Amino acid sequence: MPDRDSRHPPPRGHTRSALMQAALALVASESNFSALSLRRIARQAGVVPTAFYRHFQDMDDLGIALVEDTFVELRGLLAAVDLPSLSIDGLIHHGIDLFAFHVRERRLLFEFLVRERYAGSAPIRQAIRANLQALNRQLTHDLSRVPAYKTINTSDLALVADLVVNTVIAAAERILEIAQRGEPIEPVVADAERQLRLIFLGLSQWQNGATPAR
Amino acid sequence: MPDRDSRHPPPRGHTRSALMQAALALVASESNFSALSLRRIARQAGVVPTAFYRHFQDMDDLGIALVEDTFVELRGLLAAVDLPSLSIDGLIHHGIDLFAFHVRERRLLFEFLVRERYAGSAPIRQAIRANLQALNRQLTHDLSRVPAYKTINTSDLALVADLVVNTVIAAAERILEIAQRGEPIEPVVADAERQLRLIFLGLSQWQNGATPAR
DNA sequence: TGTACATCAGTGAACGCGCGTTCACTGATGTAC
DNA sequence: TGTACATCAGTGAACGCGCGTTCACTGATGTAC
Repeated sequence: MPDRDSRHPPPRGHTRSALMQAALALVASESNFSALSLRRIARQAGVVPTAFYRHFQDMDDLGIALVEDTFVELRGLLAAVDLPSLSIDGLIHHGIDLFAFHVRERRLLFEFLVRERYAGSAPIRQAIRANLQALNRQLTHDLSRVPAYKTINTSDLALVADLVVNTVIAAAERILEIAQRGEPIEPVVADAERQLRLIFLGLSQWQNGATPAR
Repeated sequence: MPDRDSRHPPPRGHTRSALMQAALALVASESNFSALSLRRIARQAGVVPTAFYRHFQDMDDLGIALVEDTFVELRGLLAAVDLPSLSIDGLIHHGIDLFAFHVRERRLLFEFLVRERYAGSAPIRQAIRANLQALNRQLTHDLSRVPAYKTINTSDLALVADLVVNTVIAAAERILEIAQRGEPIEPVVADAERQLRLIFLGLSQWQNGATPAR
């Protein structure tokens, strides 16, 4: 009898994560987090509306928990890409591939990130901004350890990190969009790779804040 | 008696644009379009809720009208920047300055664009995407007429146009954010200018889809 | 190992409120002759 | 220029609905001894 376990109550932390999953699923299938209602999230999670308050103060509280989840994922990704031995081009190729894989693997989290980055409530936007800044610092630091970039200002490297992050997030948005239509994502991934290569090509010619003489 | 005119009824198209202005003001002061209600927009516009239906079928209809307004502005801006005689660096410097000016001048429209680009309802996102694609085509065409880029693939130029558009929109977001806090925008504008110069520096080294040999 | 008790996690009824939309209405504006 | 009439643009009452939040409740889980 396979559903014998169903007589056990669900484990302790279950409802909290069911609420978070429900919110992610609704954000992805509709348009954005602030358009959701607490009651619909509870309904989707199979729980009574008041159960929500056992785990979150309000919707913003839930939203911020989702932001943190998203960035746990992104930090893990960045750490996995940061293999010091590869060439820049190899790193870009390997990194964007791995990124594209994760985007589909954890689709709902990336959908949430893309949608809320600019349109979330003030606390959610703030949480995303702070996490992106930390990601930028990490990436800037990684760049500063590449021998070829040793002579370049940290502030210029931070601008490059910013370009990279924005380019990669824009790619995530396109990947999600065309994957949803069932079309192949390879062209989008290849385009993002070329954009990153162009950025790093520019960086290899860059001389501390001033374009070199022509 | 200065308010003698107030005895005249407002001119014919008045309510329609009052509704659009009200929606923009609410999007900018709160967080996003889909969180607004028809009734609040009508209230802000000083009009009864049912008057809304004299001008728009529903909220999406209003949203799409706002998208079109935004891109009328952006197209005018692109046409003004497209002076063929300047150097690339001059064009970037002049262009980003003009852009920053317009962003503050038409603050609410840009706020709307940034917020709805990824988080709007499907029809609004679609309208923004279509307009951005048209902008990209225009920019790609402009790039293809620059003598130095004559030998570069159109598809590569389109990727550069995409980088430029994304970089400039990201700058708009930061400009709006720090201008709202009353801080000076010059550093943000200077950063955006450096990012664009790095992109074009990369482009000047680019050879049809392949990075040059090292 | 057993018992007493506190905490935790989910329930279900109830509340007042703002919402989108409908409808019949009214007066002002524009058009035909 | 004047008159008759159609269209346009805004009104105000009314509807049923889903919302966030409160409250007292219940049974299961964890803790102290």
